[in-house]
Amino acid sequence: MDSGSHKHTLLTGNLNKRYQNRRQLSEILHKGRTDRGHFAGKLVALERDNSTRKIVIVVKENQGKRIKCSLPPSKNLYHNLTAGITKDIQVAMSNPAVVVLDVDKSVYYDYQLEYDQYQFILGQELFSTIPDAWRGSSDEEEIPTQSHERVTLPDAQESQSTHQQSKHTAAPNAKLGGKMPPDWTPILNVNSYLGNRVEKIAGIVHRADPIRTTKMGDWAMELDIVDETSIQPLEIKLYASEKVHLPPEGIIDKAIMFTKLRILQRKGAYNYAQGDKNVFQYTCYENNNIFHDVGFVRLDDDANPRPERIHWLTSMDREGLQRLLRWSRNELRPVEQIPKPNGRSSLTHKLLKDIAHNESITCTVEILDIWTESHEVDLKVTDYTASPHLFEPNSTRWSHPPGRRTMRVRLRDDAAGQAQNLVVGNIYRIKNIRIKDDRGLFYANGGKGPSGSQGTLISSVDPSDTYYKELLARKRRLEGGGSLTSSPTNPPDPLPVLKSPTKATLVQPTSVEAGPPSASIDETEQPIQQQSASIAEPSVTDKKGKVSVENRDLPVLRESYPEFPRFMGEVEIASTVECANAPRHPHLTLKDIRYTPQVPRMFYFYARIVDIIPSGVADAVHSSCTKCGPIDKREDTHACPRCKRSNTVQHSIRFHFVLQDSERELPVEVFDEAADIFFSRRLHHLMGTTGGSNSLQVGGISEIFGFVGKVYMTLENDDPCSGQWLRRYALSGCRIRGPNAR
DNA sequence: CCTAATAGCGGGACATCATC
DNA sequence: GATGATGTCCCGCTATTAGG
Repeated sequence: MDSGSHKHTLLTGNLNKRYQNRRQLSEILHKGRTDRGHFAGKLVALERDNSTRKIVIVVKENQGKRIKCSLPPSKNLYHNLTAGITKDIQVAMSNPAVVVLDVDKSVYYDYQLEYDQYQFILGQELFSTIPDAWRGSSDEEEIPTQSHERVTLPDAQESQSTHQQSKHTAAPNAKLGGKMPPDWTPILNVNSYLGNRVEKIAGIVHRADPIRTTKMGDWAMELDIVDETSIQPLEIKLYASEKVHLPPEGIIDKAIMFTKLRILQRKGAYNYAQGDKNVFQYTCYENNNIFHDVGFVRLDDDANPRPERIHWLTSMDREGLQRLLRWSRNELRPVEQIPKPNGRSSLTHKLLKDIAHNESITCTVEILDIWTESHEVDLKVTDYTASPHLFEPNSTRWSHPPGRRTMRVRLRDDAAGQAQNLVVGNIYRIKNIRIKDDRGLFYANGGKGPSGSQGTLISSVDPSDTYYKELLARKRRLEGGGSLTSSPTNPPDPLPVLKSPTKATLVQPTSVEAGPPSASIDETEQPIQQQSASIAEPSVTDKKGKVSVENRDLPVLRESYPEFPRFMGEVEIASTVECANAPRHPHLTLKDIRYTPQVPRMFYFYARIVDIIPSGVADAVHSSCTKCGPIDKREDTHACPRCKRSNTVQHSIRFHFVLQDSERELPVEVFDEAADIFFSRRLHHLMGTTGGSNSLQVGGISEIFGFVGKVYMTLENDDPCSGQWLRRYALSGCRIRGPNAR
């Protein structure tokens, strides 16, 4: 017994080296492709899939769940595995596909691990197709007497391609296209560079610590990157004499490439890379869909500490970075439709602040957290009303409103099944849950209900729904109170005293299909009296109800963007963009937009601006002479430098917003009227005629704007044979008001 | 990256209740 | 009483934090 548990510990330590955390199988699979981890269990059965000839192992997790993992066909492997039935097994996996749990097979996950997604230890043997270099040198030290016999699994690449699982199977490398640039060092191979510098190494930022000072008075930053060759992140330590030489904070999930990092080994443990002061350079691709050259490098050159546009980034590098971003882009999980409400409920609709013990209610709530297991789902929900009977969460893992505004809802049976499709941050109506009291705190149960009666039913809520609107209004007020004060980097930002919105320009229907119908700007002045009467909470004083109409129906914004001004470098946001109402177009989330199959398509959405590219706004101005074509865009003149004619030069603006809503970021190309209007009152300022500043102040970062946009396809390169069709997101229908007069 | 300590809570276990 | 639904408790796992 003793030796058994000893062995177990050692094995755990071994897998821990690669997968960091041992976790619940259900959790790994639920979180899906961004996650990895390993779990322990027993090999309970071995099967063979007659059609694909794959081997299927059935593992029973220690917690009782079972999973089927199919492996590449191999006689020897099958033979080896039969001896392992009933033995302890540890399965480690990376990037598993999200498994949509089937309620009826609640303890049984039928899952295919592809060849590069797993390792497992059975008995004393490590089964893996992952190259030996993967194994840290620490293995031997850590487990000197336990060196596992290594069994190399046959390569299953062909089965991967023949057995297309489309969206449901994670096949990390299958659809990337292209190759890693030959002069990049795969993270997998850094071991061979110990003590030396690697010319180029790139990855997706997995962790980025805040910039700190060193004892020597320099600046330092730590980050982790991953690439396709290694799910074990490479730690990178960067040192610089100037803070601006370091990458900006907040670059998690961006693609980054470094030059001249030194590969070092920490005492007996693992390797890391170091960017020495005045040596390394980097370039960062910040946005998934922008295939323009937006990288930049900060040179450690005291004479020129400003970020410089890169000039040495090759097209190969650029492709590689784009490819990394594509690789990191996750979850194509189809969002299953939540049924629309059908029929009316006899149950009273209640706000959480009004609930009472033992009653059955219907409520409209935002989902804060979903924990799901095979047969039960725990939701944390809020409608932004407070009650002393609700608990006040202190979890940092999921965001929640302050105070006692959160209720736990435990769903079972069919209701648990419905809950599998809920999305955190969205608002749903939950019909027929029973309020219970657990030591003074209320929670809710949902499920079938007593036989004969109707069970719990979850439905989506239309944004026009009154409860929906009121919930958002409450949320808005809560956030308004909190977030305004918590913006240390961004002083009050004297928001333009919006005198009568004057003649805020409406965008005329642009070339992209119908523009927004004439939205009445007057709405913005409309008092919000009626709502506040019914929903105001005493504790949340809403400073004068400064909620304007365009912000009323906002989708939930779960994450703040604290680093924005620094992140931007040159551009600060200061004027308000406001959107024409667009009732004829669907109101979508950015996620919906990204995966909408119809292209082109018009839509509207709410988001905040988190980045503008290029960040030097002058770079967004394109000038051309009406007689002789494009001219250097930095020309500050109305006379053409080439043909010398005067008043022939025209300027246009084209730039990208990076917009963010509760679900994701979306880069959007802005041009034509929308761009002109956005910058109209700033144009000559931009052009340097009023003081020579190239920077622009636009928008308020805490603002959420409405946008009308269009998705369309464009050919990246002129040759229709080799060119690539890309999705682009154009904006129209914006209008601005009140650029910050100064 | 590591280890260690610890708080929080996931979720299993099973008691109790409701219904037939 | 049998069965299934619901209610409650609390163990142990895990995430988090701190320090190296």
